[in-house]
Amino acid sequence: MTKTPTISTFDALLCYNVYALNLAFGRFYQSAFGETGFTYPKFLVLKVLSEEGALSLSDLSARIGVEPNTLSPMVKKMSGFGLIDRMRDSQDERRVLLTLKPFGEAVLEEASEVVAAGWDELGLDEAAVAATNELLSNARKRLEVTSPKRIMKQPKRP
Amino acid sequence: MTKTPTISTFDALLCYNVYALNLAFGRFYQSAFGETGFTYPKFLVLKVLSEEGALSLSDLSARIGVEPNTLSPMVKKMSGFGLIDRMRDSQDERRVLLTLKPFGEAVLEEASEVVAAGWDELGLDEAAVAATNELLSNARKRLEVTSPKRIMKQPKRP
DNA sequence: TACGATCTATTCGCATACGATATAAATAAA
DNA sequence: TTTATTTATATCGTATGCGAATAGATCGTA
Repeated sequence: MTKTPTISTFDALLCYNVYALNLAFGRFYQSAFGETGFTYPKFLVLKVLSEEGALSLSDLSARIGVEPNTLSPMVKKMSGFGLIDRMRDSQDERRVLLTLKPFGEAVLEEASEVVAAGWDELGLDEAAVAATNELLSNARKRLEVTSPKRIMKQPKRP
Repeated sequence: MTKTPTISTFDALLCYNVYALNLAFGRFYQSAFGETGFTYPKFLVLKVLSEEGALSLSDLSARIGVEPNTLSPMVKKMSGFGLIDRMRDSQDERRVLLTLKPFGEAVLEEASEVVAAGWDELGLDEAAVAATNELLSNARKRLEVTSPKRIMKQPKRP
């Protein structure tokens, strides 16, 4: 009873486990993508464009759950790399339409196999993963419509 | 049967749900910490130092699951802010020992309440969260001792 | 039609995060 | 003891991320 308070210990926090696992995934993928310099966020962009077809920047942003100002420079770079097309919507000149190019499809194909192989190596229980995905997805939905009621005040410096 | 392949759809990926929820948590906390400019990673540093006592940079790094080169500039800034002490270990001059200061304790206290309040607002099922924490923590352990067997090759540009 | 409100994308400044590299200290080997 | 190797931090360059501010296009309404 000297240490470890019963509740809310470091490792008992969902946000911590999510945070730490996300970093671990990131390192794993960075290593798996190797020399290519390809990254997990870019993989997501290609994948969602493949699943949904052409999307505007903000639609892509909403679909992935990342702010548009984060994706804006990224898709520009990916476009310069020949992975996607990036052109103004003639119907609405404010919008930028993003389309997967053949090279992007090829990269997505290759990256998908690497991701799948890594997943198999992990060897997690399928049902447990499904339940976890459910909870994580649910938590995100709630989090996105929740604004914190309790806001932090800066303690006075001693 | 036109779309959505049965397996490995976007949202069925554990890594995606972890990725997206982590970002959502980050935005939530950034908002909850408000004007203070305090952040979730800094919160983790204070919390682990509070739970474990003085730690070297690399021990802190291992405990949180973040590389030392990431923490190094961060703890320096936190030290300058009066949250923690940072001094060379006289036993081993290579090591830097990090200690929580009273101001850091006060900030941790206040931040913890904000985090707890946000958690309550979420209202997730306790048992399901426990199971999820279990799986996430387990997945991280495996990921950290796994190096990818399948490495990505760059497809030729068309 | 005009003109303010709204929407979309971009840019800016800042905070993480990583791998690669450098440097200094401690340890092992010679 | 000198030298080689390992270990602990720190620094550098690059890639995400965010909120805030900006600019241009569209929409609503007078």
